[in-house]
Amino acid sequence: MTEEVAATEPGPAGSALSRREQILQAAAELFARYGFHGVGIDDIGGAVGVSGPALYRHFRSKEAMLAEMLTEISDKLLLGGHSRVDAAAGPDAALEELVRWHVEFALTNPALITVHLRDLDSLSEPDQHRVRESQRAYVEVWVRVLRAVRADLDEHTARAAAHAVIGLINSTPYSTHLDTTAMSALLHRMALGALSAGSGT
Amino acid sequence: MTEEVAATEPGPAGSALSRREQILQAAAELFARYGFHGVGIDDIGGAVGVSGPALYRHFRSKEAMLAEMLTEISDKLLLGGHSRVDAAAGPDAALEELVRWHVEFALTNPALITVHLRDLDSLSEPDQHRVRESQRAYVEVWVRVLRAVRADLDEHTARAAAHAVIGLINSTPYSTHLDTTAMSALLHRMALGALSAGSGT
DNA sequence: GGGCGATGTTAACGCTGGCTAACCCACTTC
DNA sequence: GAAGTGGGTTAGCCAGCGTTAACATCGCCC
Repeated sequence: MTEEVAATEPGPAGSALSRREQILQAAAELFARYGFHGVGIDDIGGAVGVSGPALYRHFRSKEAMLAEMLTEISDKLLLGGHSRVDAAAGPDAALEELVRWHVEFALTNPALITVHLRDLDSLSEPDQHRVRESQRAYVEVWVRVLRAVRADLDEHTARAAAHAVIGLINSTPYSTHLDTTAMSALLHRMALGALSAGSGT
Repeated sequence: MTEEVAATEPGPAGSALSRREQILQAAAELFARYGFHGVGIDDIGGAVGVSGPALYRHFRSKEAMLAEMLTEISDKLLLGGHSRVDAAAGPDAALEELVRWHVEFALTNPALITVHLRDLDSLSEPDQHRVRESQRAYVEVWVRVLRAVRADLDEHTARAAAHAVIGLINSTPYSTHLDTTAMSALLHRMALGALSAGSGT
């Protein structure tokens, strides 16, 4: 190993945290490309320059890795969305911020988005439940903002519209024909366009 | 088994075809819910009231089932899109028809859409290639129509926009809060809204 | 300077699961 | 009514893979 732990985090647990993150990142990339069941323990180990069962020094199981990355992503999404909405001036600004936040998130973490869409149900029941709970709450943030902007939207329609827009933005990982800023701007415009059309006749 | 083969198709191969389709349908449902690798041969057999390896009378392998359903769906999508565009009066009508077609398809075959998004890369290289080819051609249909409607769209932006709209419509399977007609109308409006905003400033 | 905890290594175990083998009907057909 | 064929059954093989065990090493700390 030529490259040692450079200077990640102070404290005794610094290098340990770095290792975990490193593993999670590599695993996310692999899961995104081949699916949870399509990736072996040895593959993940190999991706971080360590072979096989060494991972069990850091995670209880392969599924624990998936669980950690999925709970992390959904909590982060929820938290970020919430705080942006709270900080916004009015409903319109809140919606704008929500779109901006989700676009940025999806473009920054395409692998996590993919894994989240794909392998959620490879989780154990309790973990799965927790993730879905965050997810539900996140959609609810969207629903509240949407209904604040357009009072004529009923609950169900707002929820379906939220899902659709999130789906639009999440379709990002598969199309990388544009550079990030152009893509970001395009998705932003399209999302808002879809939403303003969503409640029209 | 109380229910026999009622009256599917005349001819000697009638019941055989019906059996294959029946298996494919059940497999699609299972794959959609649990993922290709999350479903066992016995599960699929069980779903059609037959246990385990009986399926090998109808398919060469488990992967062959996936291959058949995915090539079928992508060919069907491409063919349908193509013919609708050809039959349309002008570019605007063509776009409208394309949206209508995809919405209808996605709402009619949610399981296939899900499997297609999820388990495409569980296919062997050649099969995977064939499916991706149809897929690419289908997107190209969208791109051509989009650029005919809005000449200011460059190739890459049009492709990204097409992916985004398809992603929007495909997000359907996960949100079933609305009845089909309302959902169809909503998706239709949102898709067109997203597209008209896609080329704006 | 001798433990000891954190981190890796290789070998091996055990289960799951796809697939094959061998055998068994029913039903059509000459 | 014997033969063939289509479709099903159960038993079992075999590979892959997640996980554990047993053992090494390195750096810190009293």
